[in-house]
Amino acid sequence: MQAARIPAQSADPSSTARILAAAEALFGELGFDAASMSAIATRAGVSKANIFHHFNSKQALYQAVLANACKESRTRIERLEQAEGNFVDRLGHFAASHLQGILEHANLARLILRDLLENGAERGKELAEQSFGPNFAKLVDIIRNGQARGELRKDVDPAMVAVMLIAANVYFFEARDLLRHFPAVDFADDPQRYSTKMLGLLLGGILPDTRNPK
Amino acid sequence: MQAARIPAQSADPSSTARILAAAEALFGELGFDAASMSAIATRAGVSKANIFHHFNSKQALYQAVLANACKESRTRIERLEQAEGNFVDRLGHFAASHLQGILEHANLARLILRDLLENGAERGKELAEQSFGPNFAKLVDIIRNGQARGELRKDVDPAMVAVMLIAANVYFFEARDLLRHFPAVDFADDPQRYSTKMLGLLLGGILPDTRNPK
DNA sequence: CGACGAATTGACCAACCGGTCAGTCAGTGG
DNA sequence: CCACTGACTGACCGGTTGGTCAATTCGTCG
Repeated sequence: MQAARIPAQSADPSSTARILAAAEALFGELGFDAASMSAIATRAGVSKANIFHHFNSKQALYQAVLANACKESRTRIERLEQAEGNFVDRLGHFAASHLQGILEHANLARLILRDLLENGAERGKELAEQSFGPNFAKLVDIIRNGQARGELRKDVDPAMVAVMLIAANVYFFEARDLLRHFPAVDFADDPQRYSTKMLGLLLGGILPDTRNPK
Repeated sequence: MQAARIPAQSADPSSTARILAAAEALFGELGFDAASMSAIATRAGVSKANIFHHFNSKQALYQAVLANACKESRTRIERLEQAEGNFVDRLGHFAASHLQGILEHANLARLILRDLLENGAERGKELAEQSFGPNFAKLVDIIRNGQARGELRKDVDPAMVAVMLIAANVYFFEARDLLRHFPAVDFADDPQRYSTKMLGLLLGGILPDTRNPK
């Protein structure tokens, strides 16, 4: 009822939106091949042919989903770039939010990880330029900034710090089901504890230190 | 010719071995769904039906490949557990070898990563118990040992150190095609430099230190 | 040699895949 | 009122999939 001239995006999402949502869910859960167009159509509540009316091919639908995912991811991270406080607080905030974002949008994360795994070289460039590049650069800037203000060592590579931070979060996400079965691990089900420990380790290192004797 | 009673594993590998090799390659490159039995058969130089003679189903073949991969991975890592020297050397040696192993057996690594991504909970337990569990425990032991000998801080969680080390290596492998396009990154094509920087960061942390002023 | 089981094969199958197509229907502008 | 358009659908297509099966070859033992 109350027809909308503009594609509509309020109460009952447009077909296109429903298709995209269903596709994101199924691509994320099952992967590109295992998610059939029929399954996506059923989940979206439309006919399979209708999907081909809105998207030229399965590949096109997939790329639309991917673009959408990247956009969401980017805006989500941009929202927290302007944090306050000293360097340690800002980095901690970033790490925690980043991990939370991954865990909350697990399907999206799986989608991107899988895509990176399968379409390595080609897609890597796209992803880097589209969304991850700027975000990574911002993180590096934060770290460089902290370095310039003397809040952290100057002999570490900011890019390396950024990579380790992201690596720790991504790995936590994808290896969680593994970590749960390691007796020595007590943080598999506690992202906050993980984030805290990870940041502490990254900040202080593991060698003995004169700052905190014992 | 010179027939071997035992399944044979020397000159011309047995059909079973060739099938396993072909399957490992294709599963690793394309994933489970995209690697068809016909393609595997062609690559192995046997008929498709022959594969079903040796393995009950595609799933069974896949699990055989996975088990094989885990076994190789385990023996490969076990070989380097008895290293010498002080803690820093041992840890550095482990990190470098671990990364090298992943990069050299990319198909295997992709296979396991993909599997973990798709069959999360169920497979996580299997993988943890079959091969990664013991390896992880050994790494944790190395670190605990270093702690006991006072070569490193006692207020860090050994499991966390182990996770970060592995996370850094795994992430380097899977995000390499991304990192290559980040201007701030100068180690995307240089695993050794990456390994060195990573270890340095992990050891010393990023906060300013009285040990190395400036 | 003959026999017997394992290895191997091509022909074949139902099911499903991505994609097409002719056509129905609702809304809109003239 | 009609003409036109875009959203939408069920039926259908050729091709591929994982899997089956009867039949043949091969190696070995008696």
